[in-house]
Amino acid sequence: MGNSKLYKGSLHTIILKLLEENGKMYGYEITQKVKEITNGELNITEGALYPALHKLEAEDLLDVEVAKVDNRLRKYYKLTEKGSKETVNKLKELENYIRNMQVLVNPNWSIE
Amino acid sequence: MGNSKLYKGSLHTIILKLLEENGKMYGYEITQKVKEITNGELNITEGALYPALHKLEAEDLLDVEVAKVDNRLRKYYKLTEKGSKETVNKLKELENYIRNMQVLVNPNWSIE
DNA sequence: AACTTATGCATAAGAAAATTATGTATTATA
DNA sequence: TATAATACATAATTTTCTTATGCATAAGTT
Repeated sequence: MGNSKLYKGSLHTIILKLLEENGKMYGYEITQKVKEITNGELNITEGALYPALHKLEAEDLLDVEVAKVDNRLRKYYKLTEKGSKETVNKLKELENYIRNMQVLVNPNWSIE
Repeated sequence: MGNSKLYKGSLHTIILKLLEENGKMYGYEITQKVKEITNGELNITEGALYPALHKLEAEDLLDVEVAKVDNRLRKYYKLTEKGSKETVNKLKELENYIRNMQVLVNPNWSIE
């Protein structure tokens, strides 16, 4: 499986967007979801994911709720109100970045 | 003007693509070109650019040619053959990344 | 004439955000 | 019964920037 490069800076946006879509998710679930959606091309490493979740929580963008399923720990994360707003910003930022890259590398594709 | 975020990892691709388009360029020229193309949104800092150029040169992706214009130094960079091939790879990688981001954040735009 | 901005290069210190390597623990599968 | 999958976590290291600093010449401004 080709492991596509994760451009640094986009992980927070991915997490926020997935939570916006799915209401609440736990860490491991996020890694699997990303793998599934990208057909195994993008693998979020745990060393990147968990510190990212902790940071988003510390910034009050996420709320946590601990659950125990099959005697195993799960930490469910969901967006706070502040997190919902920030998600919009991050998505705009990403779109803007991609537009800039489009005019810069001038490929045969464009976003529309 | 707002300095849009540069997602880490895309600078090499930008440099290679600009050189592919323009044949040869010098560092300062690259910073101005990027600023011009993105309407001032993306500013390549010197602290990022020059080390990047040196690294690409060390990897034999770029050739250098020193010139003196108006009693001032210029270092013109151009793609080596290896650099041309790598440019194709980097562009594919970028396009792939953007496609993955597209399915992940499922926005109201898509590339085509 | 003196000062500032633009042109042109460079590197060092620090920060951000990953990867890689470990570690713990439970459950499912071969 | 060993291995893979599930589920969390952190430390060390690497990559890739930003910010700060430095040198030097040319052009424009006060």
